[in-house]
Amino acid sequence: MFRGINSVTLDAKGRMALPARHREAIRARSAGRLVTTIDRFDPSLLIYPLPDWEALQARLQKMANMHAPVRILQRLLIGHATDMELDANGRVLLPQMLREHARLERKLVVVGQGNKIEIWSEGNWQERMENWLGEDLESALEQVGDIEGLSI
Amino acid sequence: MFRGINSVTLDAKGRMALPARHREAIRARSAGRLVTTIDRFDPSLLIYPLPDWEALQARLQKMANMHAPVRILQRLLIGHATDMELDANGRVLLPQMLREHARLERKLVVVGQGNKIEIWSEGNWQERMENWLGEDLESALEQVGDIEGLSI
DNA sequence: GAGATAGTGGGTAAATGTGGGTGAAATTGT
DNA sequence: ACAATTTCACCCACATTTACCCACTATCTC
Repeated sequence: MFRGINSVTLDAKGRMALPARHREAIRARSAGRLVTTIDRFDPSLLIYPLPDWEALQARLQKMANMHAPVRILQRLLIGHATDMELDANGRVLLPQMLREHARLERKLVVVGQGNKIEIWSEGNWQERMENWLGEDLESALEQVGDIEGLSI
Repeated sequence: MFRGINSVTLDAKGRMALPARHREAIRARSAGRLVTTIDRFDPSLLIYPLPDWEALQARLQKMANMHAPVRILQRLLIGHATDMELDANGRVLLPQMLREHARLERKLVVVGQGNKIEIWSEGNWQERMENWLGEDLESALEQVGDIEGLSI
């Protein structure tokens, strides 16, 4: 579904153009209605088409919140989830608290990730990229992922 | 499927002619629809016919992304994967961010690699070639590859 | 040598991304 | 409760990029 990377600018009003390559898919899937929340692991934001987010949220809410980690997960993800809508120019307004979480500045990077889109500050992204490219993922992947015969 | 090396030029608009030897195969396999992404190990780009890429992406997305190395792999590969289409002259437009990753300049090298095509900057390619030719691959190959009876 | 094919360059209209004005709505302070 | 201030949705305007043409040259084929 979503893939590919774009560099865009966050304007003075906190708006960001969603790259055209994603717009059609979003309009088809959810009439331009989206939900953003924070990424738990990295300083970035996650954007889902509304129905995909709702499925995720339902799944989270079904979990027994007697357990502290469940409550925490719900607070982080559901707590920060904000509805957005594409404007006439294909832009979204990113909520200020979420912008701060992801430390977004003027230059952003928009990364398609299958069912979701990630938003990073360009500086942060570049810094991470260097590390990621240098890492030995293979040995780590052998533990957790099915990479049998995977050749890219 | 794809094989052979060609030298081509990246024009001022970021376009590159895909060597004619590959065009028929691409048109037959995917009506000229391609996906490019970055190579994780070297400064180069990988081009796949659309259906081959989609199989790869499906495989990547199936992996549980609670694990950090999986997320990183997905960001690098799916995150950079960009759809392209052959134009009327058999060219593709290489996205700017990918051009930067592979440090592409005016002279490029196009290398057929079976199910994919690699794009290198000519300078980078030549530099690497010298090293590769000098390396003792055999002893390393014995560890990881099936070279029993392989004679080239 | 004429014609076809391949690689390269470039013009132009449309699409895309960015900036900003304005009035309505929400929030804040008193 | 009301005024002051901020935020937001909805416009419009503009610069840049891209898609779609057409053209030119070098090479290859017959």
